[in-house]
Amino acid sequence: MDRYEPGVIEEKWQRRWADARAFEVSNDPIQPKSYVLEMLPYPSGTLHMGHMLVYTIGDVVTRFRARNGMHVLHPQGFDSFGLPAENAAIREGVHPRISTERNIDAITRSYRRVGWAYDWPRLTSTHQPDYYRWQQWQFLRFLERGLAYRKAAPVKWCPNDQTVLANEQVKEGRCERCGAEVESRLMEQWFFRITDYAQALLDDLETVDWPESIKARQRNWIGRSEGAEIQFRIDELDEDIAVFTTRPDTLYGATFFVLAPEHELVPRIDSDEVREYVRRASAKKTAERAAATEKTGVFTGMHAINPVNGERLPVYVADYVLTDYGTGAIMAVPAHDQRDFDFARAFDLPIRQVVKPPDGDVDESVAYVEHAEGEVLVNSSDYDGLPAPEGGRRIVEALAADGRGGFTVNYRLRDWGFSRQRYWGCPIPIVYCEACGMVPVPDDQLPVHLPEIEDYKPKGVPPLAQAEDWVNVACPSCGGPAKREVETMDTFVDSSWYFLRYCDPQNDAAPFDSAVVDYWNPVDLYIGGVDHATVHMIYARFWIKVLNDMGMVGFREPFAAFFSNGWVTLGKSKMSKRAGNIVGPDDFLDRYGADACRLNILFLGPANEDMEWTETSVEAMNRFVRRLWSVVNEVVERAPAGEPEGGALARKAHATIAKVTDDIGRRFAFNTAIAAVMELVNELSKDRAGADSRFAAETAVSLVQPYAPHVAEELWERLGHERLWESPWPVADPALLEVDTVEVVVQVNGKIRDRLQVAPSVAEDELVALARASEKVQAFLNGGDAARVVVVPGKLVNFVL
RNA sequence: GCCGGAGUGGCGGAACUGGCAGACGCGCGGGACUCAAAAUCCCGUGUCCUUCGGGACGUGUGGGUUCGACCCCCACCUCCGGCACCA
Repeated sequence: MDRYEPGVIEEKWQRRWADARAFEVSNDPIQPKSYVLEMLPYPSGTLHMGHMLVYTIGDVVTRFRARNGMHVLHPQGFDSFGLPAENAAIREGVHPRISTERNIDAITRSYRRVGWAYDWPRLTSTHQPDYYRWQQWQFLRFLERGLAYRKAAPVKWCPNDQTVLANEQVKEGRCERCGAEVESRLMEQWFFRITDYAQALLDDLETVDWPESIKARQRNWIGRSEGAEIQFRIDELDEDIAVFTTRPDTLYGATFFVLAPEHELVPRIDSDEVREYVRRASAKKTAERAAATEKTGVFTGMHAINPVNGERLPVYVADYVLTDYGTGAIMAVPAHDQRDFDFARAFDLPIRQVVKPPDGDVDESVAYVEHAEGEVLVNSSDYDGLPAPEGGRRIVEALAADGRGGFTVNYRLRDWGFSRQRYWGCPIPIVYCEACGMVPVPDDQLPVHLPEIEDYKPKGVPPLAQAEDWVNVACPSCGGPAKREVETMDTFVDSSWYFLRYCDPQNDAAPFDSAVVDYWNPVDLYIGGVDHATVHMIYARFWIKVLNDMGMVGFREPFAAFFSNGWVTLGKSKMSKRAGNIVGPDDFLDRYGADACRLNILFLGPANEDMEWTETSVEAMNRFVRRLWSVVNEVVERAPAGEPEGGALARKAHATIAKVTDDIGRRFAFNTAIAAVMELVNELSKDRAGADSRFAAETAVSLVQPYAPHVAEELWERLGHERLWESPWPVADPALLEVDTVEVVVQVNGKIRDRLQVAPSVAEDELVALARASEKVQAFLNGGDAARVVVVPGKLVNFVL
């Protein structure tokens, strides 16, 4: 027998697959179809074990579904624009285009080496003009519908990356990418009107097959809360100011009124003290503001009229009120809100209780914020004595009748700010004309190419502004002097529709053909890390809903099912470039081959949970593959050909087929499927020349193919067959799943006392008689008999005394 | 604070619908092969007790339901993750 040499057989089979175009699929609408997709990578470094995991999961599912008769689309590409790629380029000191394309080449070579089954001709990178051209085209459609707009707003600014960030890119007040503390700046920016879709994004979560934890995150993120909007009059400004509250029942308890420092009416307050406070507040970092323990603020000298009772409430400006939640203004009810309570204490403002708890007692050192059964309103005029929820309802109804308020729903979700002051991104196809104002670039002038420039580094103003030849253009409308938009799009725009382009990547008349996209989509299984669960996956859902409203796609949700893979950890922290604890697969691919590495990453543990990387487990998988190799080769030499005889080994093989099919097909339990094949190989190794050995060997090879496709193809060929990748998945014979004897457990009072080998068909009374006859059981029955006998056929007999 | 998830041998984990706890693998112990080692193969491996037949205990803690609970219910502890001055 020849030695197992992974390098040789892997190269051989990768060439065969390429020559046979094994994983390239047509767009013919063949059913059943399956679109298997993993989140596309940033080409910002080399492969690591995290990639190894995600793409191997997708590959196993792809190969499994293909052999189960499905027309499977499994494409790949690169999220090659944006901060990750650009920052990598700056680190390497090369132009982003050079660095990106170099990385793409390197990563693609690694991919091929692992033997992942991709439809390579569909490979798409988002920095390619024929990709971003259609993104610009879609942006213009969003613009026409008012779903893309430009406005001045307080935005999150990363002082390190020198760009605006979306809310979704800020974690705990820090830039998601570089960790710098984020500042608030008032800037004119581009936004997508995702808030129009807040309710749809929430509702349609019911229609997708995603892990509950991921749905919960999105619900958290969207942050729906029901309440009321109420108008307070400020005579000094001659304005009605709206507040949002979830507690209209506490309206009679309002004793002051607060505006966020960024509230649009604050600049109209003529007060040096207020101006000074606003200046200091805006200088604070976002995280600093959130962490403040002491409440600060300043009295404006103005008063707001409480619409229910005409009380004049002093108006403060304080930074504990956030500009980007609700209306940026609040009615303050210190008795029933801890933050208002703290402020009232600090500024010596009155605290008036209006909700009485059921037991009547209140701890006056804190706000009473419960929602207990039996609470009633007090100090609330006509509403006194009403249960709090009902009182709140009536108060809002009364306000609505006066046109001073009404029920409303508020969302935490903000519009998606998508313009970036960076070079490496999709140009926004807009021109500013001195005469015509903002003018969209006409479709037939797309794409607006990203120009090559020398100095692309971030410096606070968009680098494109310096590309004068590019910036200065003739207005598409009047032909007069005009300037291009110099900001670029967030990379999350690129990743909001890439999976549609994969379906029709060569299309040069449209972003995609709707019929083709509607055939393949929605994605049947989307695989990726939980870190994109609230950002990318909300944006993509929004994008698809808009395209659906435009009639461009026939579905409302992009990802019908989602598998959230765990993180590969080393020393218990996530393996990542940032943590500096990356173990690359290349070394292991050299030492053990692709098959052992692929098996290993899925055998480490359940793929949807974090898994600690260990080197010894790759060695174990290497042992397993070599064992499979030697056992099967010996079977080829020694075992007789012909029909299996249906003995114990054949039965084991059929049981393994059933187990592996269920584990991969239904449970995504990739680790236990491998364990089942190991069991089969262990059995086979004890009987390498029997009548059933050849069948067992073929079964083991066939079942391990999604994980270890190269060695499986090679052994399959040696067993006298060909093209395992397109051979039908084995089917378990129900007759052979029946076993000839089963072990029945005999319990006395629930404790196991004996085990019997019986035919599965044995009658219940006969089984009980057999069990009762057992000496061991007799010893525990103490001469008496059971008060009750529980029988589970084929499983157990329990004598209850 | 609100929301989601998880606690099982020395370790990673298995037990899918309430019915044999610890599959499979790692590690460890013993043995075979070898001058020796590596590799490979075989046997053993939850804890405690044992007259070696077996027995008792055992899935974070305390209760409950059930003939029977890792699994269901109640309360709690610990850990991980998301959101959070969100009105």
